[in-house]
Amino acid sequence: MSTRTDAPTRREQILGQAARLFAERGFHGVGVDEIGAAVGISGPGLYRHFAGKDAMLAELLVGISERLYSGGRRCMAEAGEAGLAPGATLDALIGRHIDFALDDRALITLHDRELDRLRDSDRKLVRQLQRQYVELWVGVVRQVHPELPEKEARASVHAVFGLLNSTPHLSRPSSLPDRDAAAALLHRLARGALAAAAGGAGGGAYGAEGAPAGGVYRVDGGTAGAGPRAED
Amino acid sequence: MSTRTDAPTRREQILGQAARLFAERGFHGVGVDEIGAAVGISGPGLYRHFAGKDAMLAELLVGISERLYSGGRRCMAEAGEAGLAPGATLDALIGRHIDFALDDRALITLHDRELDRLRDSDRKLVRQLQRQYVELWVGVVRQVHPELPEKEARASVHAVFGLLNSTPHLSRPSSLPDRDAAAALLHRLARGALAAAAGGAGGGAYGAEGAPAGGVYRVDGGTAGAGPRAED
DNA sequence: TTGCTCGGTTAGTGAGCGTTAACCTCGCCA
DNA sequence: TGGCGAGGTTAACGCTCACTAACCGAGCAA
Repeated sequence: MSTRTDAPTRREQILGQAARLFAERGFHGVGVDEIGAAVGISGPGLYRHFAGKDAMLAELLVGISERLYSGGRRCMAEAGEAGLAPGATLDALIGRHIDFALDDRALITLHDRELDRLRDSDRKLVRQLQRQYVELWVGVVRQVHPELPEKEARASVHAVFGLLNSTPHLSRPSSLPDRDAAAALLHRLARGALAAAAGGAGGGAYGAEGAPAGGVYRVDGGTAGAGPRAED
Repeated sequence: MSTRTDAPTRREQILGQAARLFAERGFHGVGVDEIGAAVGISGPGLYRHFAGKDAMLAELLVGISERLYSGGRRCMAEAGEAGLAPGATLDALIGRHIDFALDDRALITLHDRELDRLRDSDRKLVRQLQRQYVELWVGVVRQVHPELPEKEARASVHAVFGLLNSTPHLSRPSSLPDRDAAAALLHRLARGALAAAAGGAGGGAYGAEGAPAGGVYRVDGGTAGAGPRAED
């Protein structure tokens, strides 16, 4: 466990501030001058450290994806060595993800918000890492809940990520006492969700809820009279 | 229960396509020419219908917020008339939200992604509607789980929104059989999460998870040094 | 017919912004 | 001392893009 104490390099300062700004106002909403100002240099000085604005985003997203995945793998490895039960391994995975979500909120936000601003190759890389990370979870979840079919397990894992990554939204002041309480609550929520997913898999009592609530700007179906580009 | 069958007006077509495009590539990532092309007119023709690009986003976000809130209120009212138990009322709320999430995915995405591109007054309005909607949920959740403290209930509701709104991410092909199955699964996940939040509130077995996992570009605290992929 | 509104069109403008060019100044090594 | 690379600076360029100006044709009422 090497928690670094030495000062961050210029590159790291820049990436940190860029992550914060991108998360706050979106990739396109932030100018290079602003990023520069945030670290005390101005505008084009950034180009001594990065090939361009895109390169910063790419490095951020690839970085967080790699860390999530490798963190997950390490969890699994340690759990294997320690001979932990599947349930405990899942707890470790959840705890690790919560640490990411709470400590690197800005990156988590970016991670599922600006992915499509990347060059094709980088996007592919990030997507692949994401997929591998998801499959890690799916494997453990299905050990804990063997009765849960694979597709449902995968969808549930995505949903739980949505749950855990919601921390940016509850960042409002005075929301929860402290970090540990927030982590514990998120942990319970995640475990409970997964257990329930497995629990009632027989199909069921729900699903017959309220009528489709006729939408105003229905979009996804696409059909409608709505003009050109019929196919794609 | 007015499921509209008549053709959408021009304004509605535009809003629908704008929502889709904004959700796909972000507000700044879409040009007015593109929105126009999507409805068969080109570029500045849009200004016959809207004051500007910002106005479209504002109308979309205020609209979805209003619909979410009023849909929630209607649920509560109907549940009250029918004399439903709190649990059933909560199920109705969840079902309604899932309908929104599944049918108006693009708007749900926008809703928590582009909020800060709004003029102050519009943003305030949207935030207020969001808050009221959350409080609706908090009230019902605390009727179902009286032992859950208010702050934890509120945080849990936010987290459950994150869970339910994760549908855009699992949109990938072949993820789940059909809409009803997805809705049922999301429903179980949400109920399970809330039940678990209430269940172990005493603080507990969790929380002692893996060490803080020193972050790379630590941002939020502002202080701290962070290392580039230090360990591994 | 005349004339007015509604909803389009194309051309142009002006601002913002990413990026590059040219220059400057340290600290360091031979 | 001389050179040189690392890391800044300011000025300027060029492109994108929201928005405006000016014009136009269909429908329609008087």
